[in-house]
Parts: sequence; C-alpha cells; structure tokens
Amino acid sequence: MQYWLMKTEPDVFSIDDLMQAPNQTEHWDGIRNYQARNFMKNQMQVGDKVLFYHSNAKPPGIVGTAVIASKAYPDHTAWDPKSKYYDKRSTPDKPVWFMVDVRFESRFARGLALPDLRQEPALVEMMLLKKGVRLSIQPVSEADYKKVLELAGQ
DNA sequence: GCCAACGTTGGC
DNA sequence: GCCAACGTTGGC
Repeated sequence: MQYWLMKTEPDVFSIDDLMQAPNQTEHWDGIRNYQARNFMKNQMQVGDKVLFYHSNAKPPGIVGTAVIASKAYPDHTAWDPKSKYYDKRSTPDKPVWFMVDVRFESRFARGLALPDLRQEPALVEMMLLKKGVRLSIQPVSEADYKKVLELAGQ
C-alpha cells in the first residue's frame, strides 16, 4: 500500500463535498499533468491512503484523509468540449487523461495549516513543503503520513 | 492581485 | 532537440 497527497481547491471541490457525496465517494477529474497522471495510472491501488489538501484556501493545509476507491480509468471530462478540462487530444478510443475514485475517510477536527506543517522538523523532507513543488498528486512516505495523522490528533 | 517557479508549446 | 515565450499553480 502507498500513501498520497492530493490537492484540491475547496471552492471547486472540498472535503465537505466529498463527505456529502453519494457513498462519500467521488471521481477525481481534471488532472492535466503528466507526472500526476502517471502516479494515478501506474502506482495507485485501491485502498491506498490519501492526505486531502486544500490549496488556494485560507489557510491552505491538510484537512482530512481519504482512500483510493478505484484503479485509474479514462477521465471523460477530457472529451467533453463544454468542460473546462477539455483536451481534444484525448478520445474515448485513445484516452490521454485518467482519474481515480476517492472515498472519504476522515475530516480533521482542526486542519493542519501549511505554516504549522512547515514548523514540524520531522516533515522537512515532505514533497509538499519543498520549494517549487506544485504537483497536485504526490507520493507521501509512510513516516510522513503517520506524523501528519499524529499532528492532527488522529 | 502579485509573482516565483515550474510545465508546455512551438518556431527554428 | 533547443529554448524563448507563454500558461498555470498556488502561496502570500
């Protein structure tokens, strides 16, 4: 099993949205970055654990956890001309972009804001906290994952 | 809203 | 295949 961090803008899709979704499960569409796609396609397995991150939020931070609920499958928003994620290179026959289903697991009583995470010496190697890293799907080490849960009081 | 840092595109 | 120009991410 692997651990991940997935970023989302809460104005677009928040952990509360996931909590309120049918079966508390939703597909994670709109990934248009090859590195992030490859993580989903090549490495993500059902049951993998996810840190749920709110970007462009006040404050940004980790707000809960989720579980990968499906293997990667084609992202149909890529072939919908009306979608903001439309990409004409992707077709049902030859999909370019993929998504996974994600199921709600927990919402932290108090979110872990980015400044708080930066103050934690144990997390200095975490990809999220590295300068210039803006991948929206990142692998997380088991140690970092557990540390985050500990900081969240879980 | 600014802008640093990164990713992508496209001319050559 | 290089790299300048452009677009995007995302913290502040």
